[in-house]
Amino acid sequence: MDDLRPWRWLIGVIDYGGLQAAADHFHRTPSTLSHAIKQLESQIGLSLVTYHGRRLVLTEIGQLLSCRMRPVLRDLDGAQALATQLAQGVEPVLCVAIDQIIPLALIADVFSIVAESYPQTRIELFETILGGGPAMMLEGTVGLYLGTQMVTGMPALALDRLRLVPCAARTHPLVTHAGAEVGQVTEADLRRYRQIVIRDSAPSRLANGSWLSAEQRFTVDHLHTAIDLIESGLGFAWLPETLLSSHPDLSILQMADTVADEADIHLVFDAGFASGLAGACLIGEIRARFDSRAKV
Amino acid sequence: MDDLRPWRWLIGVIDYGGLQAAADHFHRTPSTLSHAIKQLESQIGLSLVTYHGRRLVLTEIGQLLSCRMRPVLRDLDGAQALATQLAQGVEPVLCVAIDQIIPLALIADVFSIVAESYPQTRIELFETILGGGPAMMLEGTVGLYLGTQMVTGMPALALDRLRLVPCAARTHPLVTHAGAEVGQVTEADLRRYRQIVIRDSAPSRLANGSWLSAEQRFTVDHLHTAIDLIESGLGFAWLPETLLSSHPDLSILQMADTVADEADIHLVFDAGFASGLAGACLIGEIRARFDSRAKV
DNA sequence: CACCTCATTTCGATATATTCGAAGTATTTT
DNA sequence: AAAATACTTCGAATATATCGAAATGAGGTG
Repeated sequence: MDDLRPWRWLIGVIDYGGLQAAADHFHRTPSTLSHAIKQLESQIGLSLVTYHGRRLVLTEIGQLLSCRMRPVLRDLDGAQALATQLAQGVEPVLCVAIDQIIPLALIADVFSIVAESYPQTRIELFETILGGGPAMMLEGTVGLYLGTQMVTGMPALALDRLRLVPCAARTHPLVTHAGAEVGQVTEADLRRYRQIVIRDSAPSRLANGSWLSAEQRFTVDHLHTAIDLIESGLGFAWLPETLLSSHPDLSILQMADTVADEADIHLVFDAGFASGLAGACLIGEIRARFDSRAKV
Repeated sequence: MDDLRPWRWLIGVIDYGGLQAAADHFHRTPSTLSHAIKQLESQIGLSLVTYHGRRLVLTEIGQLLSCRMRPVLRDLDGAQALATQLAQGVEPVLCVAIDQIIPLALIADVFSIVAESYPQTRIELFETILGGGPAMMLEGTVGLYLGTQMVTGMPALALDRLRLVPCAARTHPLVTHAGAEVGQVTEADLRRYRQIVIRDSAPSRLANGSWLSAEQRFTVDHLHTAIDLIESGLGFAWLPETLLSSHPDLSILQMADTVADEADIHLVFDAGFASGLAGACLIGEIRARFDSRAKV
């Protein structure tokens, strides 16, 4: 009663256009399929197929029921695919934290590749700030972290260096006034203007670090909010140099003493994450992305 | 591979709280279920159950997969219910036409009763006007018609009489002026005001009939549109007397010569409609509704 | 700590169902 | 009219599903 093979075969006979063709596909003989279909008909007490010449076609009821059964079969196939994937060591869900300071463009296609190879794996991406990612690693919410920080007690892999440059809107006084033509903005100049800071996403930690030298601060939760504010001329901020190319309204502040913050991009993951197939694929693809960048 | 019984049994073991209990429910022995579950595990290469003390519980993967399988089983049950219903002669769809002039309140609960008894049957209700319903009967779009008209060549069952009375908004001149206190509205009075008419929903037919004595006409497509217009004082119309109770803003025009259009409510259905279980139920319920009204 | 009980598993026998190949039937093509 | 095609029926070999009985193992009990 719960065996769906007769339905699958019935639908196969229709789709492949004949008992013989379907039998080939299912590696059975035509008599097997014919018998199963007859049995199905007698079980439900309805005739599902009939002759159109010497060709087997669905009756009206057969059409109705096969249409109703198709989604059931599709859904079952999906569930079976999930089981197969799980059996091969593919994780059902991949939780990763990526600091917002990492330009997602660097690794955007990585996710498409993983999603294509492991369609049954759901990806949960947390866009963290500063200590937020490491905190999620420590509490086990995520199994992989990509950002500039280190995670205490976990080995980190340095992939690349990220240059953080001070920047502001083209219309901002730091660009238009303070020695714009000769690149003579000083740290003292910076202190006179409002700095946009992104709030640490770690549960309980006060903001700290080197970029707190400005007197006036404006703290937001998301990088994109910060960029919007900068573009509207509200203040300046230290942003990854690579981000500038996609935001033409932003201008690098030409510092007098060529100060640029540099930070390592660290990849941190736990053993469990690396042992799953999808996780290993994700790690491999991320590394490949940065290896190839190093070469170019 | 497509046999869902092992899944159903696995889920049953969890739901009923034990192998023995589930075995009773499925009319199998515990060993059968145990064997099937073991086989399922070895087929997909994953362990689905484990011990918690001497109680059988799902592993993490077992939980994931059984959650994924539950909707598949539910959907399959739905499809099988449809097959069972069809086998018993229940139609998958019931197409009926009811003239908008018939107050739906008279038979509203009929549809709930049919829908409850035959949940797999979809009901397609066409709200027709005048010749529209009979036309759909003749072209076979619907198998049942409820309205005041006859359908040529088909036996009609008279259920009740429908009194059509002229009515208008309480603020309409026909109510406030033309002999309001003694009920002395004449047909000549009617001709002087705008009548709201509902357009025949038959594909190609000019409006006709007795209610075309008014000079000014306003033709609309839906009864509810007509009522809205009448309530806003735009004109008068002939409406079923029973409809008035649910529209307190409407007032019956007290005619001088107590003219009231009366029409029979006819029930027409074809043999195919009556031979289906849901169709027969619908017919029976409609008749019961009018029989009981006659007694009261 | 030994014993008993309960729930599940394993095992072997039996009944049932599936599958195939061969022969049969109907329909279209040549 | 004969041949080819497409499906069905039939009987036998094979595979599987199911059961009951015995074994296992964990928890509670004296």
